[in-house]
Amino acid sequence: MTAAERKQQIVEVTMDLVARNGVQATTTSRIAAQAGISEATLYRHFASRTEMLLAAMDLVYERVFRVIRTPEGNNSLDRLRGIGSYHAGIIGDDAEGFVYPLFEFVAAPPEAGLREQLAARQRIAIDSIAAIIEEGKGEGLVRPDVDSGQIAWELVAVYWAQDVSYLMGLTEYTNGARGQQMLERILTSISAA
Amino acid sequence: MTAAERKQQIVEVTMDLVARNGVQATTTSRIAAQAGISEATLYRHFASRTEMLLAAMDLVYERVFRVIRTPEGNNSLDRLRGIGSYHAGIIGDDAEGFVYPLFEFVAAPPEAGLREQLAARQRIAIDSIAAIIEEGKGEGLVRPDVDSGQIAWELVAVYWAQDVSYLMGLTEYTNGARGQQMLERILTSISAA
Amino acid sequence: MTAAERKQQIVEVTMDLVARNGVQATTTSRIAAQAGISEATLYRHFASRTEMLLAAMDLVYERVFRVIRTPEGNNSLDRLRGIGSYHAGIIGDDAEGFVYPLFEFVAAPPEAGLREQLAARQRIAIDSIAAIIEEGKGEGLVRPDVDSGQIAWELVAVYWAQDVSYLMGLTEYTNGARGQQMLERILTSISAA
Amino acid sequence: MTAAERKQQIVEVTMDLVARNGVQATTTSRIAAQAGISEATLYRHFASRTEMLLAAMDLVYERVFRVIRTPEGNNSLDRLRGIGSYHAGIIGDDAEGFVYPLFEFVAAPPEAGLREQLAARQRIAIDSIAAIIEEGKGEGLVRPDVDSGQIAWELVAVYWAQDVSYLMGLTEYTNGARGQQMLERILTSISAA
DNA sequence: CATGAATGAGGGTTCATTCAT
DNA sequence: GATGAATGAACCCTCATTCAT
Repeated sequence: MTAAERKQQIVEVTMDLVARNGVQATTTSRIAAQAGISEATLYRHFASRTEMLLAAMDLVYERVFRVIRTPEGNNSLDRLRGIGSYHAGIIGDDAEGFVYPLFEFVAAPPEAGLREQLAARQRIAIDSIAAIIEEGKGEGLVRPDVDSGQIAWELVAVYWAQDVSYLMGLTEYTNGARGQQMLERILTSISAA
Repeated sequence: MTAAERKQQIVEVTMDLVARNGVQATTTSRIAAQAGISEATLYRHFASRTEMLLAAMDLVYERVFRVIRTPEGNNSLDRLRGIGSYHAGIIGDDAEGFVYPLFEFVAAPPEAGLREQLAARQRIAIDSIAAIIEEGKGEGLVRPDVDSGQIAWELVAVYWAQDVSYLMGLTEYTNGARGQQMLERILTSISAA
Repeated sequence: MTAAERKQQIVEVTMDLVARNGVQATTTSRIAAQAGISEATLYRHFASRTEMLLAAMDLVYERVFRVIRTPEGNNSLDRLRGIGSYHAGIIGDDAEGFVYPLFEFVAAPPEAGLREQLAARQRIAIDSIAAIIEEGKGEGLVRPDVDSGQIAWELVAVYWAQDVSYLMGLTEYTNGARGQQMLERILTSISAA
Repeated sequence: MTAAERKQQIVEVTMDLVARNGVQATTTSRIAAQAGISEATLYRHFASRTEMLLAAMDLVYERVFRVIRTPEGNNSLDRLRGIGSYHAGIIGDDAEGFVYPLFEFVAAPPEAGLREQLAARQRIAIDSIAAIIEEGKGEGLVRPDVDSGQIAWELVAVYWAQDVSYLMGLTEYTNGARGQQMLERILTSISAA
């Protein structure tokens, strides 16, 4: 196995373990065991456990950004609706979902560096959504006085609420309709005319 | 100090440490030190560290529910605002905050059996808020066609968004203004006339 | 065994291991094994391995200071001669000697804190000897213009030369006569009249 | 690069690292990095890290003897002074210093068998210096009754004292002036007329 | 001639827990 | 009711070394 492959494998194993057991329980010995290699080998590919966790976090956010970037639509508001339904659709998906590992990172003890990096990535995600809202202003669909950063955060709040409901097993709130309704209320309130 | 008093003291110390540093960092040695007793004594009152943590969690949730159930205000909408600002106020509070333990429960591995307990409590919390909204209908402040369950979940979504932002270290979203704005948008949309 | 006894035992074991194997090889696992306890127990008595090593260093310097303080004599110059012959007499002594552990500390890699503490202790030793020379000035036996710090260091150089010769196995230089001769040359050069 | 060249390069890199950081910190990974080759390549040229260290030590001692045997000066006393100042000058020198390895040898555990080799070399060094003193007698600069072996040992004691002071971190004794003064006292005491 | 990929053994340290007193 | 003394297991990480290519 080449270095690149091995590195990729370690990252995947790490994300998997974080999703299943949380950050704290994702120890170097467990990562090594799951990857079928020695602990020492981990350190030939990563400088520290934290770096493995950060790489796993990157993998999680790759999925997050795919959800934000993938939906297409006639205009920016349609794309925001598309993000909402795409997100709702993959919440429990093993291949594309990210809720478990993402919230394990959120709930992780404030270890050195991890939280800052998490915040940095999430800020980019919120900014991406804010950019779509700004596009909406250009299209004349969103009122010009709208605070796009505020609205982006509110939209993210909707996704999070669905995620948290899913994690808690509050199934009646996870079917998408609730989230869609909340989303529409926000979009209505920012619509022009 | 009687056994009951000592036990109570340990629980309070544990809750305090969890709120301040998270579950992981709440070690038996720290609990003992903070309580001014030996580690061995902890085990005369609790069978394990986990039991100390669970007792602390119960105390935490008692507080959460007290906040929801003992709202103040001239009317139901004021009380909802009161819950919102109280929540925002204690998010990062050492003495009263409960975000850490709440989300460590949220992210707890599924097999731990904690999820069910958490979901049950959270349903009660949402229902309590829905009841306040129903009261609002009686007072003529909330439109009768409003789905109070939906709105209750949306309000909780605001709290969660603040919590998650806090845990992620997104400090610019934790100051309360953002949450207040989101809350007001929801309350406006359900207000009668 | 009480805490104090155990601590004392750990220090002795540590000094012994340093003398026999050097600082680097004096690992926590070896200290624990030699003391017949677990590694964890070491840390109930010392905060770190460095503290164990420092305590062992203290034990070494207790012996050094005993050599400096013990000799009696009619005057200060006599006492300096006494120190020289006392030191020569115990160089290879198991119970009173300190050459092996002392030079293991000298040769140790510049670990955090160790070197500074070693320097501090040795400075005190040199100063103690300088004080005796100053007494000699008071007695009118030593010329007033003599730099007592310089001479103290030169006297220590004699002891070190004997120590190093001993460690190297240069037995023809360890018998005391060489050192005594070197000592006398220095004392002569500082004598009044 | 031929095998011989590569080997030579590794030895030089090793010596350099030892002089700068001590034996312990001279790890195979550092040697490889400094030489710009892989760790595996080290083992194509040396059977073990110990062999690399021994080869580096040989290089170090070659230098030491060159310093003693190739003195400059108008006469023997000048040459002795030259040796002293040269020694003082390179004590903490990264490129030429040899104090670390020398004293790690001095403090090596008796059973390692290194002591004998070291003692043999050191005797040669002392004898070389004694020979210079004998020359001084021939030149009429040194009193004929002087015990040249004794004086040689005393001169070496000066070097050792500087070395030990350096290793201990007694910086106030390492600047050369102290050693020079001690050296002059000895030379004065043996000077003819 | 060189190295990429790997590792077993060990480093110092912290943890929750036990038990005789 | 309390604790002093102890520990096995695990933590993250580094080391010198190997071997197929």
